[in-house]
Amino acid sequence: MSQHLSEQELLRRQKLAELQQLGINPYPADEFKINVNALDIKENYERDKLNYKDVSIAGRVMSIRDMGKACFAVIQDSTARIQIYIRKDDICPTDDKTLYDVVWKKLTDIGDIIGIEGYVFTTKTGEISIHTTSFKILSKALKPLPIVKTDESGNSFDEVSDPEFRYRQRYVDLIINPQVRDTFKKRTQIVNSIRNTLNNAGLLEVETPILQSIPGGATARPFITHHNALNIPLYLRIANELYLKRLIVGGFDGVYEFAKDFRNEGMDRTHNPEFTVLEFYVAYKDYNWMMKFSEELLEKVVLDLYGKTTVTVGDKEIDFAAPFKRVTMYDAIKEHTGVDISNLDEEGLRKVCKDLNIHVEASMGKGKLIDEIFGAKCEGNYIQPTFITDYPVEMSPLTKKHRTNAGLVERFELMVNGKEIANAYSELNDPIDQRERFEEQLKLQERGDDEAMFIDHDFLRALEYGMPPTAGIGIGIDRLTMMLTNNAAIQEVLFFPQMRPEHKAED
RNA sequence: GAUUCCGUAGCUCAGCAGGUAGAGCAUUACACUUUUAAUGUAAGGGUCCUGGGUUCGAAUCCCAGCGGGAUCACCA
Repeated sequence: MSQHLSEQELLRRQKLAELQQLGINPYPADEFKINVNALDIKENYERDKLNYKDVSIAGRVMSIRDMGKACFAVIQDSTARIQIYIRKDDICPTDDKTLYDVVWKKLTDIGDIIGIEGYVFTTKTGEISIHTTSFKILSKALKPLPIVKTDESGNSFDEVSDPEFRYRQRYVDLIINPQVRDTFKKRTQIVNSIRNTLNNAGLLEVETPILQSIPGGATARPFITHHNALNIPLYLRIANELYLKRLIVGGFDGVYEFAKDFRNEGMDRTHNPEFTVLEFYVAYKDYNWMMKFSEELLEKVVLDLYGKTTVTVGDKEIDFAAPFKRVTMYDAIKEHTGVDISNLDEEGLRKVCKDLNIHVEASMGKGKLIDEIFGAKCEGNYIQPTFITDYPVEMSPLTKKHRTNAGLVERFELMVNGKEIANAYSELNDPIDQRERFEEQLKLQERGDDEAMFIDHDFLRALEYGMPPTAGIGIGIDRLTMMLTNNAAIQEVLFFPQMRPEHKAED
């Protein structure tokens, strides 16, 4: 089995051997003590110069400009890039010039990770740099790093833009494209901000099963796996709703989980087979409370991220300042189609869909038909954050019936930039009603709807012990992150999006 | 799943009326002790995605496959 190596890869292996011949371990085990990072130097050196006379820093070599007896190089650590200056006589004060002439100039490449000691200074062109007094190879790179160059006005050259390359080799993408790293830092900031708000509100972060024998809490096709010892099929969860509600039954007032969910459906730029949803449930509240809480939560997230409530998404400016607009689903459909569907039966709805040129399936029930109309004609119009409220009962089998409007449930979805990013309701806690709703789902299943929910008898048993009135919500973290970082593809906010396997010829 | 575009050096790309491949950066060598897309001179580097077909001859034309992007369908 031989690996096909390019000229550059062969050369780097030769350099590796030469280092070893010189008695240098290219992958040393000992700790390299760091006392500063690149960002710290860049931000604080000018006003605190005395503090940067003896720095020790490590990073990856990103570029080298060789001036003969001196070199400029740029290294990158986790915080920033910084220029280093290496002069032959400074790192080789004696007659032995091997360290500079051989180890540095011949055997160190772009992509290698080095540790240096030195002092910070400003070059005559005004760039804060580190004057190196000693350097050490900490890890030799055997593959050449794609070089992205940027000129003074910020134009980049040879930027690696091939999505396949970037997603499959995200580690390279992260090294060479700083804006990618920034997106993922923002993702973590978003999650941290939400977590802080929920913790401050007294909610408890919990973990619930990913492997479930009945995949519940949503309508979607699941992944199926098998447990060998129990010899039973298990499903990867499509939602964690039913487990979080069991915990509300158990006496917690508020619980939340950032849950990886899995759905065995198509993939595109807004769908990955595994994705993250925040769900949280609060006892003794209703969906009106949840609207208020969630709009404040999102306003806070945006404020924490950008210090203001507005975000640029594509060519649009979106303002997350609370309160958000509230529109009922029937009003939304009336406004965008001119049709009042509030009193139509299934046949009537089918006719409306036909008139509006909306594709429907025979298996679709009343709720699904209304959802199709909303999706086709209304959804895209809500750019600024808007709560769409009061959904038909047929499409919300886990939601409490509306307190005043028959046929509706107390549910809202939050639409931003024409897309749904949250789904919430007053949770159905009437066990008799819940059982009937599950049975309705069973009928849909018999009509051929392969996404209809299964009956979860243990969940019904839990409700029969009594669940307090509860408000619950699910927020798509990937989609929220896409929006708040102005990315159009979910693959841009997942470190390792699902890809078809690379087939490798075995030789 | 459907339609459509794409796959050439480590990276970004050119090459296509069919004649066994080019540029810039990167790499190698030399010069240069504050440069910054450093510069100058020279050199090396390719199963042109894979497999078939047409042809005297295919990176180029045709077919199939693999991978990716975009649009659509389903969904969060």
